[in-house]
Amino acid sequence: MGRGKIEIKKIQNKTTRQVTFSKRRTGLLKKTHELSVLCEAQIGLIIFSSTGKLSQYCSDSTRMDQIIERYERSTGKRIMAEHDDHQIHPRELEMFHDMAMLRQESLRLELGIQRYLGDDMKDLQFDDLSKIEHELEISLAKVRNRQNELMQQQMENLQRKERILQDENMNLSNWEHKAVMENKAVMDQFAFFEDQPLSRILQLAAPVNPYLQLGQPVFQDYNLKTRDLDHP
Amino acid sequence: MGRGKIEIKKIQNKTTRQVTFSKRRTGLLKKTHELSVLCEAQIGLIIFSSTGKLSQYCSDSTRMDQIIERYERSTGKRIMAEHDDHQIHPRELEMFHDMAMLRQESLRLELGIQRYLGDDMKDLQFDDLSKIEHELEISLAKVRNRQNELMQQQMENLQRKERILQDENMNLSNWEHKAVMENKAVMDQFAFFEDQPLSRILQLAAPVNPYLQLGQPVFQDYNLKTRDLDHP
DNA sequence: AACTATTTATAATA
DNA sequence: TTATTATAAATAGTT
Repeated sequence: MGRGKIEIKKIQNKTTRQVTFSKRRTGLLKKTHELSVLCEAQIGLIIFSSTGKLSQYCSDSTRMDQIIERYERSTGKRIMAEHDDHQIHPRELEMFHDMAMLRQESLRLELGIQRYLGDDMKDLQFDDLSKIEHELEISLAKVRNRQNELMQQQMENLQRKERILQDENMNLSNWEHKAVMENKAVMDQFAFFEDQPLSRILQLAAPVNPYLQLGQPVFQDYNLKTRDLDHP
Repeated sequence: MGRGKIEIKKIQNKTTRQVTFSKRRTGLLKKTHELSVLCEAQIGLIIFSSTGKLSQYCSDSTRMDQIIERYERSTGKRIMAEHDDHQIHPRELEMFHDMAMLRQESLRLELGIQRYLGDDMKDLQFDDLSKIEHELEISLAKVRNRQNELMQQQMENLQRKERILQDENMNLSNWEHKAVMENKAVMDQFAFFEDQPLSRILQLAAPVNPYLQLGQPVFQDYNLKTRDLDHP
């Protein structure tokens, strides 16, 4: 599935292993999601990298603990953690490891954020700066892109509303015409204006869901927790 | 990945769904195993088909319950199966607390960073976007400012070096002049050339920032990575 | 992080 | 289910 065939055994080169892990993990999560959706399977996937980092997947509309519970019911296994052993050794060691990872992660993130705030640039070389500059430009582009998307949506909404308004006006004109014909007072018409169409406009303008775009089918972002489901 | 492309949504035809489930489950188990072996990851996979049938995968040399336990520790859920409070209390409890804090911190930072990366914008309103845009612009300005500072420094360094070089040349010329005056052999001068000034020149020339060229004022394009734009 | 030459997975079909 | 095969997808090696 790549430039060459590989044996399925531990990859010795550390860098290669890390890269492969990253790529294949992505692929595995994707395939897991696809199976779950295509066939309505309830799936839980737990991955600990060799460095102890956790990744997980869990079918929509479920939580991992539900799946685990179902699993334990299915297999008849009790929760019981068998601690015939002394104490502390295996678990606590793992915990220390996990904590170290977490601390490191926090540090990394903190530094990262400072970079993006444009602070803490004392020890950066020109190359680094150029890189960050580029990333910021990309981020800006993304943000502006998103702004445009939102704008477009607003436009579409407005156009829809305009059409509705036109219809209203059409009806109104007819009504007005009749009214005049019937020699009704003008005030009546003003009253109508204030009551119906304006409130209708506001009603339509306010609560539009910004997450949705009309007529868009399915999302690629299976992995994002904020999914809204698409059942035809 | 087959005769035709398919959308990732529930397969309506029951038979097709069943067949696809079977095939893809096989594929998923295989890929899970491969990732586990290639990268020494500890993986647990639990699949319930729509008919309730359980399939599972679990890395070699582990059991699912171990993975589940580790998972629950990792996520801070179920602070280990209720111990009959044997011991473990003082230190371990503290550790759990710390880990919870760290996790929260990581999450907070991660979210923050995503904003600055321009990801995770689904739930942002236009106003938020404008704010972020503005912040990004400020960050960009800071970064560019810092770039300019660096440039200026480099310039000054260069100018200093240039001056030194000129002095050298001056001395050299004098020396040469004298040499000629004294009717020294031409070869001697070559020897001198090779020994002193050239090595000195190289010494001075080497660590110069490659983005700069001698004596040129300032270029707009010192860094061709997409810098065009908007700012006069 | 991209790219791309290959290998794999699998959708349609029988 | 099983086998086949044309195509879509994943990814190993490379840059």
